[in-house]
Amino acid sequence: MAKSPDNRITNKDAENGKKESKSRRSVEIKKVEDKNKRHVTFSKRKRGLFNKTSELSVLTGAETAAIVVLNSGKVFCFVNHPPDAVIECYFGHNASLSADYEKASRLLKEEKILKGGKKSKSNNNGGDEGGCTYGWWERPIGMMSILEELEEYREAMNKLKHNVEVRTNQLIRETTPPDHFSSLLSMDDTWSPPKLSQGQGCIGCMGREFYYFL
Amino acid sequence: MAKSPDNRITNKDAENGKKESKSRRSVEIKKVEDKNKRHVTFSKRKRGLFNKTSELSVLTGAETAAIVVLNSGKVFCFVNHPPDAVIECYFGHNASLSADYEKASRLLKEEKILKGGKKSKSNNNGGDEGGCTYGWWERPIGMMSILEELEEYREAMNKLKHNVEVRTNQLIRETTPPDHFSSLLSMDDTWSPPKLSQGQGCIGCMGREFYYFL
DNA sequence: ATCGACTATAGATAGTCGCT
DNA sequence: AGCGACTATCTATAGTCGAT
Repeated sequence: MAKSPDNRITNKDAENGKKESKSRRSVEIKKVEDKNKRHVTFSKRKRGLFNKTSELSVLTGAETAAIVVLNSGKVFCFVNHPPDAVIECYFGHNASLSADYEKASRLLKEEKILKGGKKSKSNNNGGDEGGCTYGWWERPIGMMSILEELEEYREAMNKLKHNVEVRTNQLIRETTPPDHFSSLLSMDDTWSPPKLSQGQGCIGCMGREFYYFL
Repeated sequence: MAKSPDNRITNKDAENGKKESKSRRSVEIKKVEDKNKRHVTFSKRKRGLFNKTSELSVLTGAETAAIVVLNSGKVFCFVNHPPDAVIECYFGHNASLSADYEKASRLLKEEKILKGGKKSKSNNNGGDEGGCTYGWWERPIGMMSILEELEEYREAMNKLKHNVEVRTNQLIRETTPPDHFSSLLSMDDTWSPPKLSQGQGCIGCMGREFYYFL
């Protein structure tokens, strides 16, 4: 459809006869049964939650983390200061993953070159005011994205060491999301953490996303 | 990254004269230097964060957790389904705490009787409108409150087994806050988790609050 | 299907005051 | 010093449409 320059007026505003507005109504906190809507709600609210988590840390100086675990086993997590020790610990204990890491890391570099040249749809992504500027924690888990996260994180941390802590959030917010990336993974992708016996607890960290299992 | 930067606006601050209201202004995300204000911000935003964490879980069915660690070592955490195994694991490994648990648990029962007789203003439980109904995760860590949390949690879980999952949040929101309790502890109370050697990670859980240290 | 963008509104919260 | 309540705002997000 040809997009009208100005004509973005909602055609349905005349129907005031409706009970209320068609937008957000009183949000009843109960499980969303519709699978589609649930996924949308999940994405939106996860984003909001991680945003809040980040803001609390920046504002008060506390370390914060938020973890979200789907039934499928997929885990999203946001940590303010992912400890490198945990990353190394994890890879040190998992030879196969360690090998995958190196392999994928090489692939990642190649893909980064492609991405740089590809430059997909790039209409104005700016204006983080109303626009959806996705933070780096947005992107869901996946082998490739994890590795990219990790490398980008290392770069970011190097910068941060030379800047004030206050700038952290700005950097985060201004990071441009590789938008073709966010569609690589769906909510139903299953990535299960290794199993532990009952009573054991473990926490793992990959880049800025970590997983936990109890 | 940085595609078509010409179109970016990025004027979140809108320095062109901030709105002159005396209430909430455009919230700049940077560390609050004033200690008093920082504490207030911390309390309010922690509350909001835990609320969001709970809502995400109820709405989407995912398990969620949020962790906040102060520099003092004090840890606040919200978990949707704190695994009992971790609680028992923790107490099992700490004889002194285990003893304290029993002792304090006895005291707790006495205190509960007092509370029941006092019956402060909180009778109007139904109306969550406008009023600040504090969730059970509101109350900060402290030996007594921890134990109360734990016992209330056990009761709540028993109920939940006979109800739909949807009701969880309602129960949470309708839990009457013991308001004299919330002033028992200050943010500066230091409660440090046991130390681990470098590279070790651990996660502990008490009631609905758990701590982690890496 | 999934996601981005938009809009209107419900909800979160920075200041402030008043108690404790 | 900390918390509760209030209020004026700002922000998050449910619903919707449209593009991929």
